[in-house]
Amino acid sequence: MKVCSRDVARAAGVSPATVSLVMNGRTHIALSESTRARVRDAAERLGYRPNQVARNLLTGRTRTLGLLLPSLASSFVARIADGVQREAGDRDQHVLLAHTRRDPAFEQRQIEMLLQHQVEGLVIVASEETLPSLESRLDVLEQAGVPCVVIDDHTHVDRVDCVVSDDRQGAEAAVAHLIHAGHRRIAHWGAGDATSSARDRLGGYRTALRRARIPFSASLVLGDSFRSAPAPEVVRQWLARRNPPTALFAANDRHLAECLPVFRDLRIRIPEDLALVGYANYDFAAYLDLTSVDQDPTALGKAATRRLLDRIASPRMKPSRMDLPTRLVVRGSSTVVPIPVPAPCPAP
Amino acid sequence: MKVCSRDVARAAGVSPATVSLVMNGRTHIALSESTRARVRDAAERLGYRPNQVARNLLTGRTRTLGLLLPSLASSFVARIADGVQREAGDRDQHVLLAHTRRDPAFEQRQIEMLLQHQVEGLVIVASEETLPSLESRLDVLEQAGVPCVVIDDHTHVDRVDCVVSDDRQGAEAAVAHLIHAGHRRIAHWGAGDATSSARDRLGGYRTALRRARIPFSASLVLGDSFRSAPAPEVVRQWLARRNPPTALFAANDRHLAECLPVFRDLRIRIPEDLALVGYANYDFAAYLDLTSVDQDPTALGKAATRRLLDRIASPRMKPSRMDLPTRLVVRGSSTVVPIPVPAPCPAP
DNA sequence: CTGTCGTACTAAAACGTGTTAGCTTGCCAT
DNA sequence: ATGGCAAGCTAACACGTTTTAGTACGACAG
Repeated sequence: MKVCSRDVARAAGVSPATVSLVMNGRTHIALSESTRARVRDAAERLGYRPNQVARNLLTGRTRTLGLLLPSLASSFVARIADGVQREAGDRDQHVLLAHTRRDPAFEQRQIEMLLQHQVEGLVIVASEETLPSLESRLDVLEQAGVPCVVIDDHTHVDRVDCVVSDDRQGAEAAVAHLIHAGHRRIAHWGAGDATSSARDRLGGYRTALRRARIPFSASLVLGDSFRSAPAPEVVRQWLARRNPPTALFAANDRHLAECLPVFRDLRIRIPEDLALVGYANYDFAAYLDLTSVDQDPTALGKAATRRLLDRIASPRMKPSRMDLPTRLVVRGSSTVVPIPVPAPCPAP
Repeated sequence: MKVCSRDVARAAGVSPATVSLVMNGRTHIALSESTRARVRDAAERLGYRPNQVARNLLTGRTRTLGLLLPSLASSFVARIADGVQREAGDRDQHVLLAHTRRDPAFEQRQIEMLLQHQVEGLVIVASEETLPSLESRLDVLEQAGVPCVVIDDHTHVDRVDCVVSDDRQGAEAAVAHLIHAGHRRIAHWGAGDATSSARDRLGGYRTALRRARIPFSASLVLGDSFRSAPAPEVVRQWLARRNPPTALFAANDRHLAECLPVFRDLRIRIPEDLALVGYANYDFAAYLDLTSVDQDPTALGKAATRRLLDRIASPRMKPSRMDLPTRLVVRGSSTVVPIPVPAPCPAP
C-alpha cells in the first residue's frame, strides 16, 4: 500500500541511499544524470511521498512550531493565529495547534503533548486564566530547551520574548483625542489589572491626562467589575450618579457595543452627551460607527513567529519585548462629523 | 541533553523494553511492582518525555488530523476550527494546521505537506476559490488512503463525507418568517451559485415562496454581482427602481451591515419600509439588531471531526451528508417590537 | 604491472521507540 | 533428579529515512 524509498530504489534499480540523494537534490555527491532521471521517474510513477516522520526522527529536526492559544472562538485570537500560520508558511514551518481552553490543567497537558511531538518552538497567546501559571510553564520549556514567545502580555519579559501591541501609546492616543475634542471628565472602563495590556491601557490613560494637566480621579475608573454583572447593568448604575463623565474610553469595543441600547434608553446622545472610544477595532466597530484603537493582531502573530524563528536560530540572545504600533480610527462615536453619514462603508 | 528511554533504563537498572512497558501501562506482561516504581521514579527524576516522532514511526499511527482551511481571518472559519480542535482534544487527537490562502496551488502544496506528515485524516473547510480543484484533491487523498470530511459544501457527497448546515431549511425559515409578517415582495440577495450553500439558500427561498403560493420572480433575486462593485453601491441602484421589495433576505449579515448607512441615507426605515433578515448570525448582528439565521460553526467542526474519526475507524462506510440544523434569531430588523429601540446605529 | 585519481554508487549505522519470542530463575510435583 | 510451569525480564527487530565511509571500476601515468 504505502510506498517507501526502498520501493522506489527497487523500481529504479538503485539503492535507497541514491533515492534519498536524488529526492533531496543533493549534489555534493556525484550522480549521473541518467540515474537521477530514473529515480525521479520511478518516484513519480509509484506516487512516492517521503515520510516526514522518519525524516524528523533521523535528523532530529521537525520544522514544526506549537501554537498554544486560549480558544479560536475569539476573533482577536483567531487573527493572531492567522498571522502565525502565514508567517510560518512563508518560512516553511509547520504549525501544530493546541488549546488551553482557559484551563491551566488542560494547558499543561497540551504543552506536554507539544513537547513530545518535538516542536522546535512555541508561540503562546496569553490569556488571563492561564497567566498565573505561565511562569511554571516557562520553567518546563526552559528545561526542555524549547524556546517560546508570548503574545499579548509582557509580564515576563525578563525571561522570555514578548510581542504585544503598544497599548500604552494606543490608550494615550485615544484619550488625547478626547481631550482635544474638549473633554475634561473622561472615564476609563478598564479590564482589571491581571494582564499587562490592561495595566498599560490604564497607564496610557493617566499619561494623557497628565500631559493635559487634568487631575486623575479614581472615581472615573471602572475596573473589571463587569465580570460579576452584565455590562449594561454596570454602566447603567455608573452613569446614574451625579456629575457623570462626558466621555468614555473603554478597554474593549464589546463593552460599548453591549451598552449602546442602555445609552439610547437613558436618552444619552452619542457623541453629544457622551463621547465613546473603544479598543481593538473589531469589525462591528465600523458598523456601529465606534471610534476605536486598532491593534492589527495578524501583525502580532507574524512578528512573534519571526522572533521565535530568530531565537531558534540563535538561542543566546537576550529576551526582548516588541511593541507593535496601534492606530486610532476616528469615527462618529467621538466626534460630530460634517457629513451625516459617517464612513463605515467604502466612500463613493 | 535530551533524555531517552535508554537513559531511563540505565538509571533504573532495567532494559529499554521494560521502560516502554511501564510508561505505556502495559499489564499483559508481568512486571513486579517494585520495578514499575523504580522506572517511574527514574523517568520522573530525569524528566523523561517519550518521543512521539519515534513512536509514530514505529507504530505507523500518528493520531494526528490535518485541518485545511482558507484562512483564520474569517470568524466563521475560525469558529469551525475551534470546534475541530475541541472535538479532537476530547478524542485525544492532534491537529496540524494548514492554510490554502484561497489559492489552489498553495493548497496543493499544503495537502502534500499534510500527507508527508502522515496525518490520518483531513478536515477540509471549503471555500469558493478552491472548490473547483476539490475533485482532484480528493483523487490524491483517495490514492493516499487518507480519508477526509468536507465542511460547508456538499457538492461531492457521492465521494466524500460532507458536513454542512441545513441552509435550505434556514433560508426557508427566514423567508417564511417574513411572509408570516405580511410581506409578499421579498428580495433575495444571494451569494452566486458556486457553492452548494449559496444554491441551497436560494432553494429555501423558493420553497418558502411556493408554500405560500407567491410566484417566484427572478427580478427579485440579486446574485453575487456585489463582487464587482461595493455592496452599498449595488443595493443603492437596486432599490432605486420602481416597485421595490418590502423585505430583503440576504445570504450574509455583512452585506446588510454595510448597507445600513445607505438605507438611512435613502430614508428607508427598518423594518417599516424594508424588513431585513441576514445569515450567519455574526456577533455584530446582535449589536445591529439584525434578524439572522444562526449556523453554529463550532458544531460543524465538532460533527465533522467525529465523522472523520468514525471513518478512520471503519473506512468502508458509504459517504454521507450531515445537515446541522439552523436557528432563526428574530430581532428588530424584521419585526416592529414593542420597545421602540429598533435603530441600528447610535442615530442622532 | 602498479599506483593514483576521479566518478558513480552503496552498505551500514543511526534516530528512539513498541512488540514479541525467548531466556532465566525459582518453585513445585512427579 | 527431572520435568513443567509461571513470573519477571530482555534481546533483537522493525519503522523509513539520511549520512558517511567506503567500494568498484575505468582511465591514465609512470
